[in-house]
Amino acid sequence: MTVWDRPEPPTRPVPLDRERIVAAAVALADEGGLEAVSLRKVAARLNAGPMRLYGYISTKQELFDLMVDEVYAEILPEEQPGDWREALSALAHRTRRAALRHEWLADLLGGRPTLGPNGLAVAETTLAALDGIADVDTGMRAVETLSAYFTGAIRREIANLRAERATGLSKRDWQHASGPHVTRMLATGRFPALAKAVYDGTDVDAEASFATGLDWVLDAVAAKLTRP
Amino acid sequence: MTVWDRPEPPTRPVPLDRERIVAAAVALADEGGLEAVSLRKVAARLNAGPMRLYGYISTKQELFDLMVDEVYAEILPEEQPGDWREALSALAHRTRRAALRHEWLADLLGGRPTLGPNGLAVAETTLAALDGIADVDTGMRAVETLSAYFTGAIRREIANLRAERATGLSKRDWQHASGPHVTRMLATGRFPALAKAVYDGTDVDAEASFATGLDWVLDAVAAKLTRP
DNA sequence: GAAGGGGAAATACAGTGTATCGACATGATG
DNA sequence: CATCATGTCGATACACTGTATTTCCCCTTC
Repeated sequence: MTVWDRPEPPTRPVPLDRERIVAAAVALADEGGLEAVSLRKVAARLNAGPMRLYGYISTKQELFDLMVDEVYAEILPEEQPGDWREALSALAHRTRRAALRHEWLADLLGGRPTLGPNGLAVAETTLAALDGIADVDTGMRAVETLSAYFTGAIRREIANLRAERATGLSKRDWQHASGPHVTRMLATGRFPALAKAVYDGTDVDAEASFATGLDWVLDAVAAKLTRP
Repeated sequence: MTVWDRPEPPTRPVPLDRERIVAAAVALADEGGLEAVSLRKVAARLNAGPMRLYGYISTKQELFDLMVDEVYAEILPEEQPGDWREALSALAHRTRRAALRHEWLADLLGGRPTLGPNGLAVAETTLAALDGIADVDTGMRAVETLSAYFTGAIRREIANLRAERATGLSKRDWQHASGPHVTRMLATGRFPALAKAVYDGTDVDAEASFATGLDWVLDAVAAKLTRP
C-alpha cells in the first residue's frame, strides 16, 4: 500500500481561545457593524463549527461583553498624567476615539455594566485620578456624571454620523436644503426655536462640540471638588 | 338554498394604521423587552398578516423610530414652567421616568436622531426654554450637553437595574458579599481605588444620583449662560 | 487489542426580517 | 348587469439567526 492509498491523517481542529474568538468578532463588527456578527460567521472565520464557541462563551451577549472589554484595553491609558482634569479628559477622548475606530461600540456603550478586566482597570485608573482630591462619594459621583456625559455624547455623534452617511447629506445640507421631512416640519412654523437653532446656529465640528461639553462638565466637577 | 348553506361573507381585514401598530409594538415591548417585538407578533396582536405592516413601515427600524416618538409624547410637558433651569430639569426627569415605565427606551435612547413630530416638539420646547437667555450657539451646546448627560445616565441606570434583577442581588449585596467575579477581582489588590469606592462608598439611590449629576451639569450650564 | 470518555461536528428546531407571488374583493367601465 | 383592471392582503418562500441535542470519532487508558 503506497502513500497515495493511505488517507492523510485527519486535520486536528484548530486551537481556539477567547482571544482569537473576540478578535474575529471585532474584525467582523469593524467591517460590517454589530449586526454582521453572528456566531456562525465568527466560527467560520476561525475554521470551526458554530457550536464550538459555546465552550468559551455561553451566550452571544457574553461575546459582546468580551468585545467591549477588548476595546477598553485600547482606552486604558499607558501612563497617567498628574492632573486629575487631564486624566478624566483623556479618558473621555480616548473613549470617543475608540468609538470612532469601532463604531459598533456606540451601540454597546452603557448598555451593560462593564465588569471585564480592562473595564475594571479603566475604572480603577479613573477613580485613582481623583484619589486624595475628593472624598469617595463625590469622586464616584464625578466619575459617574462625567461618563454619563461622554457615553451619551458619543452615542449621539455616531448616530448622527450614520444618519449623514445613510442620506448622503452633510448635516448642513440636510438641515438647509434637502432633508424633506425636517425642512417641511420647520416650515410649518410650529418649531420656531428649533428653526432658529437650525438656521442661525453655526455648525461646529463634532470633536469641538464634544470637547466644549466635556469642559463644561469638568468645570462643574471642579467646582464640587474644591467645595466639599 | 338555506342560510346555512351559504357561506358568510368574507371577513373584511381589520383596519390598520400606524397608531394601532405602534401601540401594539409598545405593549409587546413593555411586557417582554425590545427583543419580544417581532413583526409577526405585532401583526398577530392586530389580527393581521405580518406582511401587512410593510404598508405602514418599510423596515423594523422604522417601527422602533415610531415607538420612540410615541414615548416622546409622554415626555413632552403639558405646560412649561418659566424658569429655564426648571424646564431643563423637568425634561431630564420626565425622560428618566418614561424610561422606567418603558425600559426598552434605554436601548434606543441616543441610538438614532429623533426626527418624529413628538421628538421635534420636545426639542422645540427645550430650546424655547433658553430663548432670550442665551445666544443660539450656547443654547444648542447647553441642550446637547445636558441631553448627553441624561441619556447616558438613564442608560446606565437601566443597565444596572437589569443586572441586579438578573443576579437577584441588590447592588449592595452584589458588591459586598456574593458577586464572585467582582469580589475576587477586588481581592487581588490590583484595583485599590475601585475597592475603596465599592467598600467605603455610601450607596445612594438611583434617583438621587441622577439628580445630583443633573444639578452639576445645570450648574455648569448656568455658569456659561451668565458669562457670554 | 477493547473499552471508555471527551470534545467536535452535524443535525435539528423554532424563530427572525423581508421578497415575491397568487388570489380575491372592490371599484370603474362597457 | 357583466367584465375587466387594480390594488391590497395573505400565503409562501428564503436565507439566516441563536442555541439544544444528538452523533460520531479520536485519544487515552486498561
